[in-house]
Amino acid sequence: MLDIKLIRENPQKVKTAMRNRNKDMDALVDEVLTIDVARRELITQTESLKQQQNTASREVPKIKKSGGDITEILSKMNSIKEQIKQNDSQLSELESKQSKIMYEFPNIQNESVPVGKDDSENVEVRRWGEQRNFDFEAKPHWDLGVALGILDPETAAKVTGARFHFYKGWGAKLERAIINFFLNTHSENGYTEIFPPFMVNRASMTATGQLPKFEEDAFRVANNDYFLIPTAEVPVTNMHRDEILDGNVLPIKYCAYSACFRAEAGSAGRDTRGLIRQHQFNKVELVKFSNPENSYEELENLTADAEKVLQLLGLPYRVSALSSGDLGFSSAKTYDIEVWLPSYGRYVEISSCSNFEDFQARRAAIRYKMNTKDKAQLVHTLNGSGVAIGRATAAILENYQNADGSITVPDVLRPYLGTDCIK
RNA sequence: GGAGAGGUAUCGAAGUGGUCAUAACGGGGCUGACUCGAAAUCAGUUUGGGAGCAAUCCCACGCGGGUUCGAAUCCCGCCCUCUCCGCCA
Repeated sequence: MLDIKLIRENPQKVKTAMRNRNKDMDALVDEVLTIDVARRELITQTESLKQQQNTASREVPKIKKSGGDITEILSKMNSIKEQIKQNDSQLSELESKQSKIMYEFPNIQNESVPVGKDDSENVEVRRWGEQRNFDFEAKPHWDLGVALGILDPETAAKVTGARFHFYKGWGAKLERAIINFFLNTHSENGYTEIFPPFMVNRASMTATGQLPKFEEDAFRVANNDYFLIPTAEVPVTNMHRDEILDGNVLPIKYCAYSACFRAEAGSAGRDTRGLIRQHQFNKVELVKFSNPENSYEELENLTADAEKVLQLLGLPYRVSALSSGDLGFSSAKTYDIEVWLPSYGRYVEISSCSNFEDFQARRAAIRYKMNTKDKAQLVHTLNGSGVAIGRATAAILENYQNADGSITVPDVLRPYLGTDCIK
């Protein structure tokens, strides 16, 4: 959520930032300002009525004690009471109108974000590793996986539906090995390991920005108002919802494995084969809570931490700064890490590292103070995949395949997997 | 799922219709005094949000409603915690 004060003081900045995201929200900005003025006027008026009421009701016992007559004061209070009731209901109407609009605004992008209409204007910032030249016809991971008997989408379609997979044998072991390798690497790097709930309540989904706007993207549990998490970002960021943190312990760094669940509404027909786009996939997520002053430095570190696991796996990748038009709803700045996928003949997103600044923290009321006497300030929240497991599995199968269809196991995974080749 | 108990500040806890929201009492934290220093002791200080240029005021006792001139306190709904029973990996 944006700061209403920012909109009051600099509506033009907000309008421009929205236009940079290809969204003309001028009318909404103006509307929210009109509501805000009316709202504050009503607050002032109502509060002075309440003051009258409080003063008068304190008089009642005194008058009673001295044997006076309270009927006059009572009848006067009745009309004030009525007025307060009216004002309060008007006020809550204005408040819900205002917050409804406030939930519509995406975050303002950081000034370092390239302005652009969509992903075609993302800016590549670096590349790592060599794309392999195959001296045989390289296969996509879905063919490799099925031929090796380690991936089975057909049985998953029977048992559940489209966009699910069974991993079997070495496939299941490989997925688990990658999870362990990522968690261990990040733990050694100072991230506290978290194993979160895979369902969260509505308040949590709202705090991190998935709701109310994107409810159709989430799976909701039918007999509860719980949602399957689309990423561990949601439960992990919400660990500190409604808390005031000790500023001296910042930055707080967490890494978390979770299964992730996405409805993938609107992506019918895209990436229908293989592990790239599933309703359920595994991911290790990195989450940070930072001082505002350091958050951009922390974003660079977080991105580097995510890159590190790809380097250790020897997977070629590139890092791009997302342009304003491609930026996620809550993000102020995002680096995408894309891994080389021979079957696609291009780099494919495997991690998205973002600084949300205080956008999530404001919704979630995550604050900090350095000293008990300070005023609490909003933290900055950051997160990034470190990295997506299913896509890493796909990239390993494709980049490490041999002419006979077997897969050479990357060195760092051998101790986890107990073999150097999957055949 | 059933029965019972409970949810008050940083923690424990009192308060069952009237200046009790800085909200008794106790602990913790911070500041100061004493001390070479520390402990002990003593004194002071310690919630968050909102409106307003300000003085100041308003709101919040799990959450949401209601009754009342006035609600932490009474009523209704929901959430959570604990104990026992049932079920269960």
